[in-house]
Amino acid sequence: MASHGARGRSGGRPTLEEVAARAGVGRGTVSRVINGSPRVSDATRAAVEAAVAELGYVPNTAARALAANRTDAIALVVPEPETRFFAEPYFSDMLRGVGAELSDTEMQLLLIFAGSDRERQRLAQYLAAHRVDGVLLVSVHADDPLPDLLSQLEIPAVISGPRSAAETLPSVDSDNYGGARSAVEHLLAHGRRRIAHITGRLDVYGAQRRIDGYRDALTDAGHEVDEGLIEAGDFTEEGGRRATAELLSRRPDLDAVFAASDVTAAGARHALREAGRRIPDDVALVGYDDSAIARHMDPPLTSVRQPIQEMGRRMIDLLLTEIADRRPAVSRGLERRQVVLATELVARASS
Amino acid sequence: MASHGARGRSGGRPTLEEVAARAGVGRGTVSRVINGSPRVSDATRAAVEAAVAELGYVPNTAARALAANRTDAIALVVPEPETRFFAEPYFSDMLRGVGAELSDTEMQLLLIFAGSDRERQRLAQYLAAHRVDGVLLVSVHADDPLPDLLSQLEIPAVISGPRSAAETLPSVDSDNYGGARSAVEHLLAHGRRRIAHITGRLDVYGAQRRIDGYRDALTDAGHEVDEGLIEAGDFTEEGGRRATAELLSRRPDLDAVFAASDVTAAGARHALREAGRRIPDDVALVGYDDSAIARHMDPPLTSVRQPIQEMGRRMIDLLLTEIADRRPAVSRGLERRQVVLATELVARASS
DNA sequence: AGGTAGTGTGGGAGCGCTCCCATCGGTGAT
DNA sequence: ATCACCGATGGGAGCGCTCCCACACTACCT
Repeated sequence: MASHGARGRSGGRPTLEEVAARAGVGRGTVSRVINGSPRVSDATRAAVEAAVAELGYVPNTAARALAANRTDAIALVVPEPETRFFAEPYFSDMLRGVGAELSDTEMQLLLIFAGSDRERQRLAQYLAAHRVDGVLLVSVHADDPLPDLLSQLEIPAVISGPRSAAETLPSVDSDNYGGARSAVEHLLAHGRRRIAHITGRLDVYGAQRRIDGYRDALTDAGHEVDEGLIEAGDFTEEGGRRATAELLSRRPDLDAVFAASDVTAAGARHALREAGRRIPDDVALVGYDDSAIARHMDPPLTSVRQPIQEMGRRMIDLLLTEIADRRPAVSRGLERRQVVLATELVARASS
Repeated sequence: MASHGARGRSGGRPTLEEVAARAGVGRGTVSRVINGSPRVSDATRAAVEAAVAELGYVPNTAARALAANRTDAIALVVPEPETRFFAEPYFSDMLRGVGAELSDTEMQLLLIFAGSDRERQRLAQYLAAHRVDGVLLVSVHADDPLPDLLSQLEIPAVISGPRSAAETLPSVDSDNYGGARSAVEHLLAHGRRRIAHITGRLDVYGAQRRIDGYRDALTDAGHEVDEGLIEAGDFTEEGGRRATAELLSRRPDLDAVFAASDVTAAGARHALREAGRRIPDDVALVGYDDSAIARHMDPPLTSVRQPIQEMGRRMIDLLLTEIADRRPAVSRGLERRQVVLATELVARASS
C-alpha cells in the first residue's frame, strides 16, 4: 500500500518517502544522497537525483532539525540598539564579510539586536530554545553576561574582540596593540614629540591594548610616557571633543593627537580648530578604523585600518569549526582559537 | 515507566512529556496551557505553569514546526544589494517599525537580501522550503518576478508599494499622489509658476503616482502642464544632476524644482548651484522622503515626509492577518488589504 | 429516573526526517 | 569450499510536538 505516493493526496510538498518510491530505492538511500554521503553507488545516486528534480523535492527543515537536533542557522548578535548598527560602518562591513563566507554554506544567518533589556530578554529565551547552532557576538563589553550565558547553554560562540587577555571563548580580533604602535611610530617618524592619546572606553579590552601600544611605541623609541598626555575617551565624537579640550588646557604644547577611533578624531578636530590649532601644521591627528569619516574629513584623516570584512569571515570559519567539532566527539583540535589580524596605517593629510 | 523523567537521562532539555509527568497531567493538557487554550481549569493551568517554571521548560521549535506546519518566522526581503540597504534611511526606518510591531509577538523576523542573482536563487530555494510563514517585500519594481513566485508557492506576502493600480497582493503605501500634490501646491502658494518635476524610476508605480499628483495639482489650480518641465530621473543623485542640467537648458526660466526623492534633490541642488542659481531666491527646491539628507542640506530642504515606520507596522499587521486567515478556512475578510498612509509636507528654507 | 449537553482531560496517531542496525551479495584469504 | 569482511541498501525506531477523538464527569432539563 505504500507503492504509489505513500502519503495519499499529492497536494502538499513531496516527502523523502515519495522521492524514494519514485526512484525505486529506500528512504535511507535518498537521505544519504541528499546529505552527500559517499556510501552510495553512482547509479543509485543518479536515479535519486533524477527523482528529486522531477518531483521538485525540497527537504523539510523542521523535520530535519527535529531528527538531527540542529538548526543549520547561526545568529549574529549585536548588543547595541539598531540605530548604532546603521550608523557605524563597522557593522555593515562585518555583516558583509559574514554573509560572503556563509554564502556557499547551507547555514542561514540571523541578525539579532540586543540593545534594550527587553530585547536581551527575548534573546535569552531564544537561545534557551536552541534555535541556532552557534552565535557570533560582536562588540562585547567586559561585563557583558551574554558570553557566560552562551557557554552555560553550551552553544558554540565566537566573539570579535576578547574581553580580556584571559579570554576563553574563541575570538577574532585585529591587532590593536600593533595598530596603535604603528600610529605612534608614524607620528614619531614625522618629527612629533608631544603625542597625546585619547583612549576608547576603558571597559573594552581592545582600547586597553591600544593604550599599551601607544606606551610601548614611545618607550621603545626612547621617550618617556607623559601621563598627562593620556586622556580617557569613549569612542564618541563628544568624548573626543571633551578630551581634547582637557588635553589642550593641560599640555598646550602638544603637537599630535592619536585618537582611539575616527569618530573620536572628528571630535578632536573640532576642538583643535576651536582652539585655533591648524591640522597638521600645529597638531597632527591620527584616528582608528579608517572608516568613511576618515576619508571625508577636512583634512583627510590618517587612520589605522582594520580588516573588518576579513574578521567577519574568520569568525564564521571559527564558528563552523566549533560547531562541527561538537557534533561527533572529535578530538578537540588544539588549533589557535584566538585569531589576530594585522592592521595597516593609512597615511593622509592630517599627519 | 513514564513516571520519573520519561526520557531516561535528564541531560537534555525537558520535554512536554516531562512537564506533564511533573504536573501530574497529560501531554495534551500541557500543550493547551503552553498555547494559551482557554479550555483548561485554573487549578490545572497553575500546576502546569509551576512545572514549566521548575523545569525551565522551553518548547522545541522544530518539533512544533513539524507538527503544526508553521515556522513562526517571517522574512523581510530586500531586493537590493546590502550597500543600498545601509545607505538609505528608508530601510532602517522600515526595519524599526517592523521590529517594534513584532516585538510583542512570538514571530521571529529574518532579514534577507536578494540583490544579486545568486542571492535570489538562494531566496527561491528558501521560500520553496517554506521556511517562513510569510514575507514582507519592500521596494519592488514593476517587473519583479518575486511576487508571483510567492503567490505560486501560496506564501502570504505583503508589499510596500503596489506594482500597479491593479495590484492583487496586500500592500501598504504612502499617498504618493497626495504627497506630490502637496509639494506642488506649496510651491504654487509661494508664488512659483514654472515648476519642474524630476521623476523617479518610471517602472516604480509610486513614481508614476507622484507624476499624476504633480500634473493634477497644476491643472486643478488652473495652470497648464508644460511637458518640457518634466524630466525623467531614477531616484539617484547623479540622475538629479543630469535631469536638472537638461531642464535648465530647455526651460532656463524655471523657478522651482520638485524632485521625486531627497537624493535626487541633492543632485538638483548641485546642478543649480553650478548654473549660478540661488536656492531659494532664484529656484525653489522640494524633495521627497524627508530623510536625514533633507535636514542637513544647505539650505535645509523642504520635503514630503512619509511615515515609514508606521508603514512597517501596518505591513506586519496585514501580514499577520493574512497568515492567521490562512490557517483554518476562515471566511476571507473583505477588509481593505491595500493601505495608504498620509504624507506630510515639511517646509524648510529651500522653498 | 433517563436523557442531553457541555467541560476538562488523556493519549493515539502522525508530521518528515536522521540514525543505526540488520541484511544481502560479492571478495579475498584460508 | 568456507569464512570473515566490506560496501551498499532497506527500513524500524524515534525526535518532541499538535491535532483530534474518546472518555469521564457534572449539571441541567424533562
